[in-house]
Amino acid sequence: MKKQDKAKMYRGVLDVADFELGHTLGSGQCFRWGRDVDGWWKGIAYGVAIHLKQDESGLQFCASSESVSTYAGEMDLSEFLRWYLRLDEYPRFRVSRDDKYLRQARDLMKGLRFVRQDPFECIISYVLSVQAHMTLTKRRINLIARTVGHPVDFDGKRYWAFPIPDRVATLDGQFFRKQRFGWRSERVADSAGFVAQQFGSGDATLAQWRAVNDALLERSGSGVGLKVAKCIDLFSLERLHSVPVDTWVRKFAESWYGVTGSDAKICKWGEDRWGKWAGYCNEYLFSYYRELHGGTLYDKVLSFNASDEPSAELPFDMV
DNA sequence: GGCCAGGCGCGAC
DNA sequence: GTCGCGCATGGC
Repeated sequence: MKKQDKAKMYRGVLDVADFELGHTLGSGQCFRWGRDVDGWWKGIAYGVAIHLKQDESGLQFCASSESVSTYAGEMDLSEFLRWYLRLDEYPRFRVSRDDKYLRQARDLMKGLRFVRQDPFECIISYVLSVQAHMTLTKRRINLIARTVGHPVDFDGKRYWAFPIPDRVATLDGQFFRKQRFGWRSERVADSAGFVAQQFGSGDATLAQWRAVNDALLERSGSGVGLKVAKCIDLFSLERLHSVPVDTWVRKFAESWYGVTGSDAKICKWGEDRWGKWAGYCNEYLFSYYRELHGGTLYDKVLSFNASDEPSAELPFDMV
């Protein structure tokens, strides 16, 4: 990186409607964002460090680059942010009058959008997320980025771009064991290696990424089972009808809808019930249920946004 | 200090 | 196909 680029900062304001930044970035869908003490959300996506703040004027942004490269093409910064945050897509749908939980959940979580995450980063993130807390998963992803990613210095802080598959594939199960990733170690290594084998640079089309995710689900030892694959589908592969079933979804399915059984059965129930918007319906209910019944402050969305505390784990180092 | 975290994989049926 | 159990680790 050239010296003069380091100091550059690209700013602007975006018009937004029916959008809530805190619900979107604080919902737990993405791992490389955090709200700092100054109230700004700070993160790194597609190799660009970005700061965001929503107020009466709209969505304020500043970032380390004026153009961003994605699997959907090269975009200028504001175009990228509209795409990344789905600012022009509105999840509007009818909810039947007798589904009171979904009505309440939707009203509370309205404004949440599914972020278009980088597919490879999303795959590794969700393999790591299995049976681990958000903050621990964030820490582990940041560790991978600091180890084999490249630094992005911005606003007096050092962010780390998530590395391409070839780079992550240089780390083996032993390395991750040493880093105390536990039994996820060999699975992260396997998935990274599998992806690297096909597109080492991480350069692939959406259709190719979908094929990779489908293959990882079939592949034993990848760490990608039904839940993880559905998360990857929903959060990075445009499959917005996906319903990932975790422990919280199982709980609300049983106590609010009387639905029990295997994860596969609950998944199919949700996808059939809610159809095209199933991903959003499930996410609303998931967030609402967890808000009511569990977790710490950082795991909640509404309480967290109502407080002025910073996130537990921020995606940068002070330099 | 025990319980459980936004599960997966394997072996028994 | 599905049920039950082991799997590392850390937070609360």
